[in-house]
Amino acid sequence: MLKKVRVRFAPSPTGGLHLGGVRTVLFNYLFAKQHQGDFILRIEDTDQTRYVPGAEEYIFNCLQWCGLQPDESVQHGGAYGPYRQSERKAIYSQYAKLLVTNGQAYYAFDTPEELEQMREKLKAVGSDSLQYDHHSRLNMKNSLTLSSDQTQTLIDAGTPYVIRIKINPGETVSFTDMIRGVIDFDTANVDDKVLLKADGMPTYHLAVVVDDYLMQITHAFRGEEWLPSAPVHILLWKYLFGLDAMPQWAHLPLILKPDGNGKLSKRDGDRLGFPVYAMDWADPKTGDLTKGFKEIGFLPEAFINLLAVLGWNDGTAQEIFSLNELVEKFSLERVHKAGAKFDFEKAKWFNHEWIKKLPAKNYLPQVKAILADNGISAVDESFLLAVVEMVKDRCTLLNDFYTQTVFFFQAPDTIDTASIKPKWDDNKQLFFTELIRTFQLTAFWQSADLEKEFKEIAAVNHLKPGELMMPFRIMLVGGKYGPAVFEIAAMIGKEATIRRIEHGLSLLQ
RNA sequence: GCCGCGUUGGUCAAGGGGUUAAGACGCCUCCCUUUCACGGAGGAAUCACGGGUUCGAAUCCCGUACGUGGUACCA
Repeated sequence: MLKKVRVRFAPSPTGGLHLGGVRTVLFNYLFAKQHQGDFILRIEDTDQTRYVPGAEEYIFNCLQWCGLQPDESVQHGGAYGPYRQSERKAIYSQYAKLLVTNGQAYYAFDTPEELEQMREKLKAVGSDSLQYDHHSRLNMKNSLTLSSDQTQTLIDAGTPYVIRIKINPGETVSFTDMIRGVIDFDTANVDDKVLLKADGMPTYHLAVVVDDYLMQITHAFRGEEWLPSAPVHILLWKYLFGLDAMPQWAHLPLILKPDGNGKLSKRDGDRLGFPVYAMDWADPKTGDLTKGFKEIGFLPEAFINLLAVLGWNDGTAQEIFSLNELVEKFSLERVHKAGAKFDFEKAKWFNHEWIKKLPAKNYLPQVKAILADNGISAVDESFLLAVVEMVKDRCTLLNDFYTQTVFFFQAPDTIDTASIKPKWDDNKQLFFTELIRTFQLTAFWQSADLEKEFKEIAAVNHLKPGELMMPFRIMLVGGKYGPAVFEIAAMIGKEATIRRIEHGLSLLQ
């Protein structure tokens, strides 16, 4: 019988949740759901020095916004907890000690200064490798160079130590990556990574392997930056649990900065003017606020969609996918090997598409909140709904709804008279005064009727309606934008329409 | 430096021995609309380079270049 699929996302709570992180979550989630499996969220907080309060809660909020909820986590519970590595400290040291006992790892007492000296020395002699490895470890202070008595004495004296994996040269470690195929590493090039730190915490290397085993992970997806350390993990699996129990690996391509080269970072977003984090992140230490996709006006549907097709496609021309469609169509085989540059323009296009596609009621609360932030209280929900539905084709970001709908709620503060004045004359002035009189008597305040009346008066005055519509629009809206004029007039009502014409006229005299 | 991974228009990308080398974003032109959008029709723009293999290479092989990741008691 096939094992139940179990995947995991394992962030460290050190700050905002990056685009790439969300995409890793997404691919994990899609794979799990497609196979009726479980998606686990594990908090990798083994680095005490980088711990940031609030970051963990923030990660959960982001996932909630994205609609990618874990099945097991510190918040959701589960049978494989605790799901926070700092709470599993005791487990890791057992395995580290076991490796030492089996001769697959060893104690090392070198101080940071000594390690630095080692690298300097290696650099000085022009060595290819500056690593702590099968070669350099012979000159260092560890249980391989020290006698067992000396080692024990140091430990008993409370000398700080780490446990390092002992990698022997002359072996080829290979594994099959679900995206990249077979990958080989020569152990001669692999260094003796620290497994257990001096503070008793495991490093990532030990922790992933132990936890993936204990949590019964079947498929492990992570960013490509982990590929070089894969041989360490494979060897650990081999030593500790056997290769048969090892999950299948998939190393996801990186998301690169749009210009220049390199991994996309928060700084690139700041520099180029777009978000990199899923949601606003306020650094508790500096107080700096970094904008998120949510707050800048993205729909979660669009955010998920654009992330999914960054490095993956279904082989057809389809680009717009709902989460359900993604669950159905996603396949790791179609994930790209190469990194993809992030294009914010395209990202916005996805949002625009989703705003058009979704019924206005789906994001009405968000729009309402945006209006409220700008001092507009849209009390009449059905009115708001109609207005939003009317203008959504011209909104790329949710925030655009403010400029596209303000004029439905209040008369424009300033109107673009400069665009009217050059062609303004007495005939037009007359036309609008007449229009006011007619409108005052209009019984059925509907766009078609208004348009008819408007054109009739124009005809009587020997004026082209086209020349009059722009001034009319500017009086109602304030500028040259917005939906059809008569629709707007119909929407805001007779009184407001007349008042805005009167006001416009007064400014043009 | 060493090790790993990668390379189809500006960007995301389909295609994987014979194609006019899809499609999308962006850009440009036109139509629709006497606004801005939406929608529609077009356009410019691509197989990193060099060698092979082959009747035929974007596609297979080998080099090179370039990019990228790692080379931490960070993940």
